[in-house]
Amino acid sequence: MLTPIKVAHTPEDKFREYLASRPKPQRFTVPQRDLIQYIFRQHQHFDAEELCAAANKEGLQASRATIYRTLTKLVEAGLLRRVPLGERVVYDHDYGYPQHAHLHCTQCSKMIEVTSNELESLVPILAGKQQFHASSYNLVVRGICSDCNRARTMKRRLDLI
Amino acid sequence: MLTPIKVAHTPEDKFREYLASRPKPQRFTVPQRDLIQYIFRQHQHFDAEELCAAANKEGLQASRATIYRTLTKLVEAGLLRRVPLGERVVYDHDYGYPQHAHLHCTQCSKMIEVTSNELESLVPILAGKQQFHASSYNLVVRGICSDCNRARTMKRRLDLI
DNA sequence: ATTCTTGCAAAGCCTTTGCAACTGC
DNA sequence: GCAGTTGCAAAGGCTTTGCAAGAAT
Repeated sequence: MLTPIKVAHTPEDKFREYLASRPKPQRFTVPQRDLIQYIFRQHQHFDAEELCAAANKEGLQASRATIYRTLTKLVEAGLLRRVPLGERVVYDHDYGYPQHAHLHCTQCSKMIEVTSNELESLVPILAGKQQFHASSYNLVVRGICSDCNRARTMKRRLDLI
Repeated sequence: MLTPIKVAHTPEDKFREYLASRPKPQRFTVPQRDLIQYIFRQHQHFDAEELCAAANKEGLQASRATIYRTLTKLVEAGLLRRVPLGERVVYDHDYGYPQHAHLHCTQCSKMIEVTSNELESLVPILAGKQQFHASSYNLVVRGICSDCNRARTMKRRLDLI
């Protein structure tokens, strides 16, 4: 579980700033507010479909089209990060949480988030060797999580009996 | 540019082995041979659509459906790796080349491949801290490549005049 | 008042699939 | 000859978009 980092503004404030700072200022609407509040009340990844489903259940005012349009803006605003994760594209909090890598279990699909200072410092070095200026990174490690590993070991033991 | 590593078999041989090793042995067909030969003659990433286009132009015997089906098998066989890269999914040689990270320029979309021993050893450590057993990783670094950087610097200089 | 946003439904894009014909083993 | 593969075209997901109505500034 990641520890939130201190931020100067609420996500909503940051989004309003972003909207205001556009060449053609954009408007802050009720559906957008509902979505931001809902998204940042949770602390987990989600994909667009899950958000649509949740929006229905929670009675948020936001159609599917608006959800897709708002997600795009939230990414541009630096509040969310798009993470292409195997087959799905998930959205990750990019504001209020440290940058992190993902351990993706190929067995149970669980995702574990990990932070790493080593990785944090290694990325700019890798990039620098090619005169590349890194702005963000996305590391997905595929493998087997501890639970599934344990299950497999158990099964192997049973098989031997 | 990555240096190929020595491999004991041709990609075609490795694929035949894979097919033969299946619980229900699968068949090696002309379209599959054509595709493998074409893919491993190149040394670059590609997506399914590019391969379809190339197949047409080169007169390979393989329909769109067969291309998708064969790509899936090549991934399962360990010959190709699926890399979700921003909007696209590209395929990467996973046989005959070292595992590598991708530097993805957000300006010109160029992709630079880099290998790193540090990364190679860091990934299992990160994973191990969560009792996670890593089998492969995928690091995409987004940023600005040296060419685009130079272009931006030039432009900035001009702006100052 | 103006301009941006919304919701709907239609269209788009990429990928998968059912089925009859075909082919490797 | 049997079982797996192909090609076609249709269907499937997910996402984007055109447009008229509605809302923010």
